[in-house]
Amino acid sequence: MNHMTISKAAREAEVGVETIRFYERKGLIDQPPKPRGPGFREYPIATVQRIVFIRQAQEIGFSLREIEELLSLRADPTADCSDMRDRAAAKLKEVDRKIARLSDIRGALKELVAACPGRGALRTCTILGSLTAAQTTANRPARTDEAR
Amino acid sequence: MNHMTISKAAREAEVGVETIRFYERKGLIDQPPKPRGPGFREYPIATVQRIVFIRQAQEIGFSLREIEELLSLRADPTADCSDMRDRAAAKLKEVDRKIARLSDIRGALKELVAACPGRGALRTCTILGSLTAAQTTANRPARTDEAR
DNA sequence: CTTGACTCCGTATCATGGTACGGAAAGCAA
DNA sequence: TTGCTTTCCGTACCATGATACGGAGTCAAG
Repeated sequence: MNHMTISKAAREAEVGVETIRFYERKGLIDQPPKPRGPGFREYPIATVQRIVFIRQAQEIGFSLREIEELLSLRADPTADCSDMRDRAAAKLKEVDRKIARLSDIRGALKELVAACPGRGALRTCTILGSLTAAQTTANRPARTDEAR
Repeated sequence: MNHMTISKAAREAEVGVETIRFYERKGLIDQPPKPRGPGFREYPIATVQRIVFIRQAQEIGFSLREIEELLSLRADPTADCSDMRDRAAAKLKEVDRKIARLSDIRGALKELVAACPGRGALRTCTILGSLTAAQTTANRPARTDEAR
């Protein structure tokens, strides 16, 4: 069963039918051809995977335009791929920045949880407090200890 | 100089003046009071830092509503903070999911770049190819090559 | 004391990413 | 074949997150 109707594909990808059509209009996914004979369009699993990718990429802050760029990156061994390499490298940098931001927030959340149970009354008590404290300790050399 | 006009604050935070006002209306940042005497509202650096945080959190896929939740998490040592802990833990899980997704995409981008220069003609040539290959090899034990 | 830049505030408009709606045609089941 | 569901397609509408606009007031320089 690697072909399905649009509603089955939508269920698989956990989106609405309308969302699939919207992505088709946007050119993010291919609209399968109408069958020559009778019947409805048949959606391959590859399309479902593509939709899932789109949703996951959205969750981490890529716009549909950026996602299209990501999806259009392809290593064609017969072509000069320096252009693709550059674009991929740029995306990679962006991804690394996102990971860095997430790691910062992750640290701040952990500190927040740790600061909670009475212990550590002197510690920062908000995310922003934790983040800016981390920044200033990063810029100034000393003060490594941090009440624990 | 830890107070500034709105346009200075906007420059510092690298947003438009209108964006600051928009965040004020939304309640994401406090609008500083009008001075009793003459003059304009004065924005503290803390507000600038808050705005910068908002923008960074947006880049990694948090909505303004979610950002407000993040910013409102505070470890109050005098209160029962089990509620805050729960919310922080939920956010932490979400952050970890985001990091995992980004790591996947990061790996796929790296593979794409590596597949480029003629070498590795047998390797996957798109992000989606790389990701789904990674998935299937994770689920199924063998089959690293992929007939093509 | 005028000129130019900025503030303040309300309202309008915009782009993005969907979601809903309505009607015709196709499929499927009793 | 009657009736229900789904497809298909176009258009309309919606929420979010800004961005622009208009007009009155403020400020600082020359």
